[in-house]
Amino acid sequence: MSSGPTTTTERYDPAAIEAKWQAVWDRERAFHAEPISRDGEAADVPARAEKAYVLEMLPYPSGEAHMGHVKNYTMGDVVAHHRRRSGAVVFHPMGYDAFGLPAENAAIRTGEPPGEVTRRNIARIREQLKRLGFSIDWDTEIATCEPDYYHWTQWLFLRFFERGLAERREAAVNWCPVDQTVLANEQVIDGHCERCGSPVELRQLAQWFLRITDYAERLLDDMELLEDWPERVLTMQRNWIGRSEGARVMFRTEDGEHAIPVFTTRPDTLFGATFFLLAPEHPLVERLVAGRPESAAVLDYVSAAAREGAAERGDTDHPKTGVFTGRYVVNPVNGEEIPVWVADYVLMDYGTGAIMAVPGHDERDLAFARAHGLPVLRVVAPEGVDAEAPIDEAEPGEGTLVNSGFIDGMPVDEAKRAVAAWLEERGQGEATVGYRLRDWLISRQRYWGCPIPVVHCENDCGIVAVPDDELPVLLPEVDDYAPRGRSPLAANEEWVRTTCPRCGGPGRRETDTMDTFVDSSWYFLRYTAPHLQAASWERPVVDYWLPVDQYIGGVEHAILHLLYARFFVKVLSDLGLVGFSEPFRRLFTQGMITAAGAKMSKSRGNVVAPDEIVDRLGADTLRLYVLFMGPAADDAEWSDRGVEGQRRFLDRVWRLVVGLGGPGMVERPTLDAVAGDPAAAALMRRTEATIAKVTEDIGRRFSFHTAISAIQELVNEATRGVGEGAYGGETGERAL
RNA sequence: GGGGGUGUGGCGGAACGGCAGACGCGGCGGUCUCAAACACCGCUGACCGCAAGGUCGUGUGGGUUCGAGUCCCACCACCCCCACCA
Repeated sequence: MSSGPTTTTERYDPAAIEAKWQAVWDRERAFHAEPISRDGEAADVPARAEKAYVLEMLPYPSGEAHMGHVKNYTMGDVVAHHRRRSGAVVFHPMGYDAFGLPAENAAIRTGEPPGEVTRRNIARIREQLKRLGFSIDWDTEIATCEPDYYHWTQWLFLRFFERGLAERREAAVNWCPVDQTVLANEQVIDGHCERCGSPVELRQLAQWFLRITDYAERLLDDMELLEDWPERVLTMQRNWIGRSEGARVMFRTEDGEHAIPVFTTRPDTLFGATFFLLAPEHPLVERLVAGRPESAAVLDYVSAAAREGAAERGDTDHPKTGVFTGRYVVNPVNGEEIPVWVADYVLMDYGTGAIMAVPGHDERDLAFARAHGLPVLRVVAPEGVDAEAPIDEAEPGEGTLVNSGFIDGMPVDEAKRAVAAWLEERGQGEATVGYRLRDWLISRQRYWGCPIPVVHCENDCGIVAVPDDELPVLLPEVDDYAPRGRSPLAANEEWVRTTCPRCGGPGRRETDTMDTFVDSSWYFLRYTAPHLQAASWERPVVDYWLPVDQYIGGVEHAILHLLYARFFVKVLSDLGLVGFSEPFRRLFTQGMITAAGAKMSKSRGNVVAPDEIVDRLGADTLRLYVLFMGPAADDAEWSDRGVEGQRRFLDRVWRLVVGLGGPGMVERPTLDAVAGDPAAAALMRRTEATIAKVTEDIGRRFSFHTAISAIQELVNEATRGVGEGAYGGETGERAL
């Protein structure tokens, strides 16, 4: 705020200064950067100008901007200013992640359409962001709930659909009984709905999935391409993808009719498999027991498992229950018949939904064997342990193979390879890689989301894409937004009933909407063409700006949003729609601002409203304080006294500058000019050192609080010297 | 159970192998005021000392180094992520 003409007043008056400059920035569109794609204009892409795409995660417009937003956007703003002053062309856009449950729940409570609630909230947040003085390019503003935007969300969905990367299939999915919708695996925390906390149920439903598992390997490998991401986030993504090497092994039923594959990370222990387990949801269960005396007991067990909550069933302490099917499968390596049980600790959506149980070397299998009187066999013996030594507790299996036919005496690693090769030769299995990552379940039975643009043909065409030239499929008007176990869209019969785009016969529109994480998986691309009607974006422009040079947001998105966005960009890259395969070159994850030791929330009553602080102390004070609170990556506790301390600092800066003759009056002196004045020369050296430190702290270290400290030291020193010295000068705090 | 991270004054934290505690909050003292609050100026790790000064000090125990808050090993405590994942 220290540049340009301004009235020199005796007291620092942030309200007047800030309002004045915000008006100037607005009038001059001060932070607009080209190129941006526009209809009917060829994009003019600079050949070589240094660019910086600085991006903060877009806000969800649930009500007001909160302190977390202030911290997030202040950091981004500092980086943006810093890059501008280092000579880069800076792109710093803003938008709103505007579909989703909170607006819809408000609509259900008040009857007001979610679009109106959302647009009002957006206007409110925009006003707050402007008051905070962020250097945002307001020309690029987007909201994911507007048809202009979701037109292209639908268009992108159809590109996935054409490639078989979006598919509707039946699966056991997580159902939230309160929100009355299915949830992505990533939105279930400890068996509870991430949003409302109610226990999640497993339901067998036909749902839309994006095949993110096809990209599991690349999502892992391409982490190499990321320049600077927090190790923590990379680790979290690695764990989430959960790559494990192992083998797929075929077990045939004793009558030879069915071949049931299993996945195991320990093919070397195959000779120790003494029984075989199916998940209750396994599609073969019903057929295997049909017409058998065990049938009733098995089907009872299956339906009991279905009624069980995911949290309960997922609990490690859950007893190892199960029921015998009366059937057997043949172990391919030794021809032995082993009994088939159904057990709810086997998960349908990991591996193949069936496992070979090796109780000698797996804790869970051993617990099951003990509970049901099944045999336990040692097949791995550590050094000095006898092959016949009894198993007391499941052993991880370091050592050499015993009781294991052709692999006897081999060390574990060699045995793994030998078994995989043996199986492969005989067509009964092969070495393979398993992932923990599940496909991304994107359908939601809720109103306020992007409609999935397909038609269910009532003749024989199946699921048919809505043609591109009929997009967007507009979200229909409905009377009742409340979820009733099916999408509220289904209630608008007039909208649902349509014609099949392929055969012209009767058809019904898909009534599920998309997970809002789909919307936010590509918004950073749309900023390059925010108003373009003819396309989602243009290759030259998107390739100029992307990848994002610095992305900043909350660590709570370490898996969900950041994994989905990486997946999206890889698909778009494969489709030739973009020329890069990672969206975010550098990532910074910020810590939370807490109050009274807890996350700020209305229900706790510990919210500190940014507006109040701006009213009382000014936007610059607030911005300074949120950065000064501590390392930006850490959580930090709000302190009213602390923020006042930053105001005192700005008062001191003001007095210093006014004392020197006011802003614009101070020239940066040359070395010659201070040659005869040791105090001034010392202060000047100090100033240069401060500039170097601030540059380093902001540019490389993301250490804003130490940058501010350095400036405070300088100001303290200059204040002490102002009586006799002639130098105050530029301190670098313009970047703040 | 697996993985990642963090331990420094009354508090937030600084110190990227070289004077530990910068900067800020709080506290104490002073100036201003009839007075208080605000503001401003100064002091503020602990212990001993009237002082000059000294001793101790970065979770615990070892090690490497001329030199360790920082590097290595073990332990203790706390935080985060994942977790019946075969």
